[in-house]
Formats: sequence, structure tokens, C-alpha cells
Amino acid sequence: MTVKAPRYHHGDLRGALIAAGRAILEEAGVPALSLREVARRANVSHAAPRHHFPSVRHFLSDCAADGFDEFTEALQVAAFRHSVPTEAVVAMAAAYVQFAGDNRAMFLLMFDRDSLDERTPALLAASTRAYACLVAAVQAIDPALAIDDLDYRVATAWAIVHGYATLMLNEKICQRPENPMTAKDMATRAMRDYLRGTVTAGG
Amino acid sequence: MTVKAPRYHHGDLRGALIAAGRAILEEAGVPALSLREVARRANVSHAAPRHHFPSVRHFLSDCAADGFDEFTEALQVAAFRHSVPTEAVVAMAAAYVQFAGDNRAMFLLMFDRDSLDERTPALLAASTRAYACLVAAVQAIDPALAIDDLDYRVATAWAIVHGYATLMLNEKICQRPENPMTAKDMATRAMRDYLRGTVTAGG
DNA sequence: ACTTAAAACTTGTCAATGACAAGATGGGGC
DNA sequence: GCCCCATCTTGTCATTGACAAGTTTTAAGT
Repeated sequence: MTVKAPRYHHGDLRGALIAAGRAILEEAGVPALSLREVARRANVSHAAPRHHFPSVRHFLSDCAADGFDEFTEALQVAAFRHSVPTEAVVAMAAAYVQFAGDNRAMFLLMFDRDSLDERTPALLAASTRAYACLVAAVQAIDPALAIDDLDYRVATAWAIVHGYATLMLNEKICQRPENPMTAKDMATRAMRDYLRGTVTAGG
Repeated sequence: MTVKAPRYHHGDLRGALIAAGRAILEEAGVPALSLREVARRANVSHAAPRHHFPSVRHFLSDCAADGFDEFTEALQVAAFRHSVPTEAVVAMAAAYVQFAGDNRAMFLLMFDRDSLDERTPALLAASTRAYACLVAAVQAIDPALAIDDLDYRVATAWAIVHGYATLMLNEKICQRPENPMTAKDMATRAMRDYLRGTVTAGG
């Protein structure tokens, strides 16, 4: 990174704003994030973001799109390490909960419909890629499965990991400190149990 | 209800404020809910709520406590209709997703840690009752289960229904309109599959 | 019954926020 | 070399949560 003299035209203010937004999310969570705070971090006026994002909703949507991209990357890295389809899905489950724990505020934002505009192109594309990644992994277990059964299996696998992630982030899981099992451990075990129960039984 | 002449002292402003808050939640969702709007609905000044709730956080917590009470009631009604423990848990799963769909904003609020103060006595008590209700239903399936395995089973059952509920409320489920399965249908089926896989296999 | 303290409710104020309007600046197309 | 317009600015407004200080009613004590 070269030292930049402050110019009237930033050069890549849009990217800088998103980076600032993500930094705030990571450091202080969703409640601390405002367009004005983002502008302060980027050393621009409070109205500057408006020329790149029509509303705070659109700004958050583009931040979330960034998050979905990294999320998808993490899921794919986990899946690609395994050639057995069921093990790939189990690894994805672990990566899903891990990502949620490592990126609490971002994860909550990504699935907070009320704060986002789902029609934002970047968010739509990124979340679709993440979903496709999940579908592909589940379908690889049983490629000939009927479409309705596939829908159900994908939804259930997703619900298990998303439920664990959400409950964990809201401190509803692992309430007994003497239990060493983490939410990630349990989610992994749950995914294994589910796949064992349905796949071998011909769901 | 008798016609009330407007008095300086409301009589039960606290209750009226919570009722107003719940009405706003139902009609317009979380984003529309503010203490000032609640005060307007109750025909009191903008500072009146402050004498009953130290902050908006505490107000929302007491609203959420109300929600948890009705939630627990709905779960128990569903469970009590079945004498077979596994069927009771399956019925609770259906009731869980049903409640989330019927009370979207309230459900989202109930599990939004960032908006609540979990130490609020009413909320703490109400959410604990809901959790105890879930634990009891799952434990009834296999009363002799080791504590760690029970923890895991409760968490997984919870994650399945909570995952389905959360994904449904954020419009991540049932994206193909030609699939007639609702999130509630799938959650019920998933709970059945999970219990069949683990319970008969001896956890 | 009368006094008085406190609870309940009021108006007024402040800083922060999102959104908008209108002006200043400077880079790129011609 | 000149102008256009994207980019960034300052200024403003309504809304919100929180707080301060004053007013009205209830209720407790004598």
C-alpha cells in the first residue's frame, strides 16, 4: 500500500466504504454500524456514501454480498477436501457453523431480510452462489433423487446447520459449561445422524 | 371494557404500552417499532414510557417475554395432544414453525439477542420455561439418556425447527413455487427422520 | 380531614441518524 | 484548451432514544 495524499476524488470510495463497514461490523457489531460512522472511518463527509449507495439498505446489501462470497469460499474449501459426498456435506456443516462463529455480525446481517434489499444484484448473485454450492453438495450424495426429495434434503441440511449457527450466536446453545461439546461439534454430529438416517434408508 | 375518561394517571400504562408494542410488531414489524410510536398509540407523551421501562431494550425484552409465554403455551398444547413421546416432539416441531409464521416479528425479536436484555427477569423466566418445555418433551422419549446425549438431542431438535423457522421467515425456503411442501411440512418430516435415525439406533 | 411525599405524566432539550437539496471541485471526453 | 458531469461538500429536516425539570394525581401518615 502506497501512502495516499488526500484527494478530492477518492478513487475507490465505494470499496473503501464497504471495507469500513465490514471493519465496524467485525469490531462493534450491527448496532454500531451507521452510514455516518462509515463515512467518518473513510474520512469523507457524511453525505458522500449517498453517491455510491442510494440508502443504508443498499449499502448493507453490498456488505452482505461480500460476506456471502467469503462464506461460499469457506464452504467450498471444506467440501473439496472430501471425495465421499456425505463427508463433504458434513465438512460443510462444520465450516458453516465455524464461519458464523468467526463472523458473527456479518452472518447475522447476511440472513436479516429486514435490513437488506434482496433484489440488489450483488447480493442476489452472491447468495444464489452460496445456495447452489449447498445444493450441489447435497445432490452429489444421491444424484438421481427426485426434485421434491432433493428440495427437502437441502432444506433440512440447511436448517440443521443454520439452526445451530443461529442458536449459537444468540447464546441459546451450550448453556451448561461442564459440557465440552461445542455447537460446531454438535452440528457436525447432527448432520452425520441425519444423513445416516435418511440416505441409507432411501429417504 | 368500560369507556374510560382520559385521566392523568393511566391506571395500567405499562400493560397498555406492551400491548401497543405488540400491535405495532404484528402490523408493521420490528423496524416500525419505536418507543415514541408506542407512546403515540397509547395517547401519552413521548417520555411516559421511560417511567416504566429504563430503555427501549428493556421494553422490547418485556414484549419478548410476553411472546415466549404464548410460544410455550402453543408448544405445550401441541405436545399434550399426543401420548407417544416421539409424536409429541413432532407435534411441537409443527407448532414451533407455525408460531414463527403466525408471529413473524415477535419471533424474530424473541431470538434477537442484540435487541434484548436477557437479564430482564420476565424474559429470563419466560425463555427458561420455553426451554424446559422442549427439554421435557425430548427427554420423555428416552428418560434414561446420559446428560450429554440429552443435551445433544435437545440442541439438535431445537436447531432443526429453529433453522426451518428462521430460514422460512427470511424467505430462504420454498423458493420453487411448484413444490407444494411448506416449511412446516418439511420441518415435521425432518423431525420424524431425525428421531427415527437416532432414537431407534440408540443415539 | 389535612398535609406531604412520591409516583405518574408532562414539556423541553440534546446528540445521532437517514435522507435530501444545492453548491464546490476536478477528471475525462471533446 | 474547454466544458460536462461524476464526485464530494456543507447545510437542513424529521425522527429517535435519552435525559432534565416541572406539573398533576394518588396515597400514606397523622
